[in-house]
Parts: sequence; C-alpha cells; structure tokens
Amino acid sequence: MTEALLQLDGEGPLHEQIRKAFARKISARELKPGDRLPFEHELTDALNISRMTISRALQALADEGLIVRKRKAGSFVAEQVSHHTPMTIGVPREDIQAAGMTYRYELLSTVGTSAALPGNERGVQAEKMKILHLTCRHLADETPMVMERRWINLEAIPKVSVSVFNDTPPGEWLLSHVAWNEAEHVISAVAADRESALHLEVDEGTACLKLDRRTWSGSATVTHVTLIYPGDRKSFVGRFQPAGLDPEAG
Amino acid sequence: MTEALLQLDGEGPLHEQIRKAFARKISARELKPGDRLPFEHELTDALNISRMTISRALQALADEGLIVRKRKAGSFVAEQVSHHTPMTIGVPREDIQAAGMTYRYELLSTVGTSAALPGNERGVQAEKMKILHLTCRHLADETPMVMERRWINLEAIPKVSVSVFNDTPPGEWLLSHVAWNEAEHVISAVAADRESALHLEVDEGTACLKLDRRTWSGSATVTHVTLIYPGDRKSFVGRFQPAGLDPEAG
DNA sequence: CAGTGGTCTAGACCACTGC
DNA sequence: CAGTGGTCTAGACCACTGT
Repeated sequence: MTEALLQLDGEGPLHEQIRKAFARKISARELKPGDRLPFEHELTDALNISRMTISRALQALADEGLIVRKRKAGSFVAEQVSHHTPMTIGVPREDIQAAGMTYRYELLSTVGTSAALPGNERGVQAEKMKILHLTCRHLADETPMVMERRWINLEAIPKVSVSVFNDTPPGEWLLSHVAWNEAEHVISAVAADRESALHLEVDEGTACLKLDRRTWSGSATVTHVTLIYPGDRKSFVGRFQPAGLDPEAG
Repeated sequence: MTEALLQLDGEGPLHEQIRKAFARKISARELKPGDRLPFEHELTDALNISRMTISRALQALADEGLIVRKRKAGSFVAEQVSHHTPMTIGVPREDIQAAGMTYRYELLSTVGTSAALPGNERGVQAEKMKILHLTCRHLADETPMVMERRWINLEAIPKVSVSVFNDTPPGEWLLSHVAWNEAEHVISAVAADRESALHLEVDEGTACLKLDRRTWSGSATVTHVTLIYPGDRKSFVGRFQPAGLDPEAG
C-alpha cells in the first residue's frame, strides 16, 4: 500500500501521464497480456485524481488497442497488439518532390467506354456506367518513375472536361474535387508487361511494384487506379510505435 | 436560428452522434477544407449539451485528422485528409491459415556471427554485437510461400537455445518473448536471386514482393527480417474510411 | 444483483493566441 | 486582452455482465 500504484512523471496533462505510465509498463512487459489493470475507482483513490481523467487515459489506451475494457470485469492488457502499420500512400508528385527531383506528368492516352470497371466485385454490376480510361506516367528528373492506368466512373464525379487531364494528374484532380468515403489499397509485385516496360524504359519482365487503389463514394466506385513502379525506383515505408510513447523511452 | 445547427440521428452516445454528424458533413464536402466549425459554446447552447461532451466529439475528429483545433480561433476542417492507410502485416502462418491452407515451417540454416547488422543506420554501430543469422521458409500446402532471412541481436533478447528455431518460426517466438517499442516496414519489389528462387521453386529473376521489417527496443535493434514472396503468391491489403463512418452512409 | 465501465453534467481554472 | 480550446473535478445515472 505504501508502494505507489503508478509512477507519474509530472509533465503534461494528467490523462497523458497516466496513459504513458501504463503504456510504458505494457511495452516493457511489466504488465503482460491478460493482466488486469487497477479498477478506475482504485486509481482515483490511490492517485487522488478524478474518475473522468482516469477514464480518459484508459479509454485512449483502449483506442490504441493496448488494453481491452470489459464491464464488471475490469481493464486487461490486450492479448495481441494489432499490427496495423500506418502506411503513407501519397500521389507520385509528393514522392518525387520530396526527393528533391523535378516532377513532370505526361498523359499517354484517353478512351471513353461504357463497360463496367474491371475487377469491380462490389455493388451493382448490371448497369452500364460511363467510364473514362486513361494511361499516363510520372517522371522524376525526366526518368519515368511510375506508369498509371486509371478508370474513372464519370457518373460518380462532377462534370469534367477530359482536357483537364492533359496537364493535371487525374489522381490529384480527383482528390481535390470528389468526395469519397472509402478506399482500398493493394500492393503486389508483377513483371513489367510490354507496354509498361516501354513507358518506364526498362526491360520487359523487370520486377515491378504494383499499387492498386479503389475508391468509393457510398456504394459507387469512383475510380480505380493501377500504378506500376520499377522495383528499384519505389518502396512503401511504414513506421509505428505500438505504445504511442515518445522516442528514447525504454 | 430556427434552422438546426446540426442534425443528430438519436442513436448511440451523444458524443458519437455529434462526431458522426460532422464527419458526414466533411465527407460530403458540405463542410469544406478551411471552413470553421461552430464554437464549442455555440454547440452547447444550440444543442443543449454539456461542453465536455461537445469537446469530446470534436477532440475525436481532431485525433482522426479531420479537423484542426486552434485556441482563440476555432475548429477548422483540415486542409488535407491524411493518407495513412492501415496495413495489416502479420506473420506468414496467419496468411496461410486464413486462406484455409496447411502451414508448415522449415528452418534452412543458422549462422552465429559477431558482425554488425546489415543496413543498421541507427544507434551505436561501433560495438560488435552477437548476431544470429538464419534462413527459413514457410509453406502453404507444401508450396513455398515465402523465404525468410533474419538477423537477431542476441544481446537484446532473453537467452534462447538456437534449437528452438527448428520448430518455431523466429518471428513468432520473438513476438511473444521480446519487448519492443518501434517497428519499421519497407515493402519493395525485387527479382528473385538464385538462392530465393531455389527455395521458392520459381525461376531466377521472377518478380517478388519483398518485406523488410526492423524492430527496436529503445535504441537497440532487436531483429531485422527480409521476407521474399513470389509476386503471384502474396499482396498487402489496406482499407480505410477517412471519416470513420459506418458503411452505407452516403 | 452487485460492480464495472460508459456516459453525461455544470461548473471551474488555465494556457495559449489572434486581434 | 479577450475569447478560444484544454483540462480537471465531483457527482450522477445507466448499461452491461460476470458470478
């Protein structure tokens, strides 16, 4: 009882101090998966801190996935920390300019059709939509960085003149003009097909990184894009700290 | 004034109703980037809801990155929704068993050295560490799914007999025995080298997906693993809803 | 059915910051 | 320096759930 129930560092908001204190203990395995944390009322008594503040700290830990809270039972260290790595997936311009290189965009072709979107397993397939298909590429210091094949559902977006895409990358135009509420990314590896190899200036069969992105607004597909990067010109990086602690802690 | 400031659906906790109401408006571009949300006190007055509850809802939106809150100025719709896609990156066993296939693990080689970890740009390089290097592969229904090259910093983990890894995949053993607080994932594409091609039973040069994962405990590297998947046997999928809304909303 | 977390309130003080 | 959000409290009622 004379032993402190929790060691606070005295810096920053109380709820953050409490959250970090438990995050540290969990990260250091001082509290192991399945262990029960003190009850809220125990912490309020021991630390002389309002229950709302305690609750806020524990709620944050639950949101991070570090603990699981059960009524009548208590709060427990989660059995498995989720491995949801946040991956930053931006438009090609960002990658290229972030590397200090000059960005250039090149439209290769546009075709209007009324077929269905390829690989569209969701929602209403039966009805035909007006689809715009286009191919383009993005260059870094005049070296082709990525080839893009894109399908746009013209019935799900505001009216637009195709000539817009002569100068503006479709991904960027869509991002700033179209509302969407769900996206899916699929990363895979493929050998460069003939057309991609040509536009990317690599040998056919070269190992390439492929990113497929589908975007929905409600149940309607807005756009589907396939980006093909030569393997040595791109990687996706994700970094994360499962306990949400400051660096150098531990 | 007779116009409702915000339309609540009357289901679930108040703070969630408020959060979703604004998330919908932002998702539908009814509130555009840069627009100011009502002040907390305006919402308290208009909705007759306590400021703590209002604050909690807006705080959640800020945590999601949908809005930015500035003292003395107000709360504003964020200029750009962050594109941090949550990618699920698990151990090979999970992928294989989730697909309903039989999992098998095979240790190929182990080598103990005292060199530095390759590509270790962080922390103290000067001192030598005791490193265990091993290669192994994971099979799905007896088809090689992924080849693994791993380096383990034996000075950063509990004592372990190398024979453990005859039967237990090192990734899984480390996950359940070693505390770590930071991880980095890098996804890229490479052509299969001779050794990988052999163990994966594909042609040399086959396009492969490569996942590099580095794990740290404090400033010490715990482990570094390179996973090589034949391009047609693996992809990484990430799905997200930037506004945190229920499906079918919109 | 007793005890936990989930939510909500009315009020308070404070830090920061744009004007 | 005035107004915003950030934090905290003491208390309350309720929903859920393990025993």
